[in-house]
Amino acid sequence: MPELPEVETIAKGLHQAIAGKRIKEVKAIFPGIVRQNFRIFKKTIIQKEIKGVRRRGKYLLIDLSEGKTILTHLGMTGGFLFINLPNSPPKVSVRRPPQSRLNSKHDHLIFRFCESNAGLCYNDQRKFGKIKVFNTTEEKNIPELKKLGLEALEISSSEFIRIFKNRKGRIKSALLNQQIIAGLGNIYTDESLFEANIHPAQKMNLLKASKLKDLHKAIRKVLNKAIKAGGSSIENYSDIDGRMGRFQLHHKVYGREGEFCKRCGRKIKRIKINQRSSYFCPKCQPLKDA
DNA sequence: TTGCGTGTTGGACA
DNA sequence: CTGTCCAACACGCA
Repeated sequence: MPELPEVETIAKGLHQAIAGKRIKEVKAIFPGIVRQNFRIFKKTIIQKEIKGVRRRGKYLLIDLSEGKTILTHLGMTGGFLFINLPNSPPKVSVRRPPQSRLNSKHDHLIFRFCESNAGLCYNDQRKFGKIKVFNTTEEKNIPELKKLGLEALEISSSEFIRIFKNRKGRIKSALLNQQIIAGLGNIYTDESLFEANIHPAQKMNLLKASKLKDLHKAIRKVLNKAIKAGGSSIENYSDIDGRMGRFQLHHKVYGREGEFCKRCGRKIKRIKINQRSSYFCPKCQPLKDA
């Protein structure tokens, strides 16, 4: 679920909702989501003020006062909900936003802020998400961040071409590799490859620079449109107010196996690449082999 | 009932 | 550097 556009939507929503607020309390229903000693985590962030919320690749970064930053990855099904908490601290009953698609049974962490009854709930059905806090000055050394490639929306056309030409493997594998370029996942690689008329299994060394340029442009176009639409809601993604994204309504190939290509009318096909379903139009995205 | 597939990353291995 | 397979987990579906 959460690829760059979804994480970007959440980051903006969080920034809006909690910047300037101070963390009063953290409650763990399932502390395993925090990938370090929970008591230390709690002690480190409590009483700190939220300075801002950023995104790096598919990671969320919540900057706190006194030089601390919370790193969050949402995995497949993680999400935040901005909520109202009743005044009695011990009993945390979560009043969910009306449109929320996240089952309360998978609430794992509850943050309470000093201001009003504001709270934040971390929900994650599959528990693949992770959260930890680190010293902001060490950001360059955090293993998760250190490995990331250039931001998908910041890389220039020439850098993009330089990085992808002369590689051997299949284009989709490389696009999914966060160490090469950060932010794309299964949905947006398929949508971008369709937009650029490139077969997902295309070997990169057979792609001309002009084609890579098309792909770079396609990625920007798809991601920017998806951000404008608030991301894609397939199963249980929603923003911090429980609202669904709308970009799934504009998917041209993802999840459309057997349906007709919106451009040429042929049936969309599905193949496996790196154990991941890959959707494409066989007519619009021909495979070139040597 | 059983098995399979699902938006993620990371590690082991050839 | 590549690609492949598997693991973490919970759920819906055939």
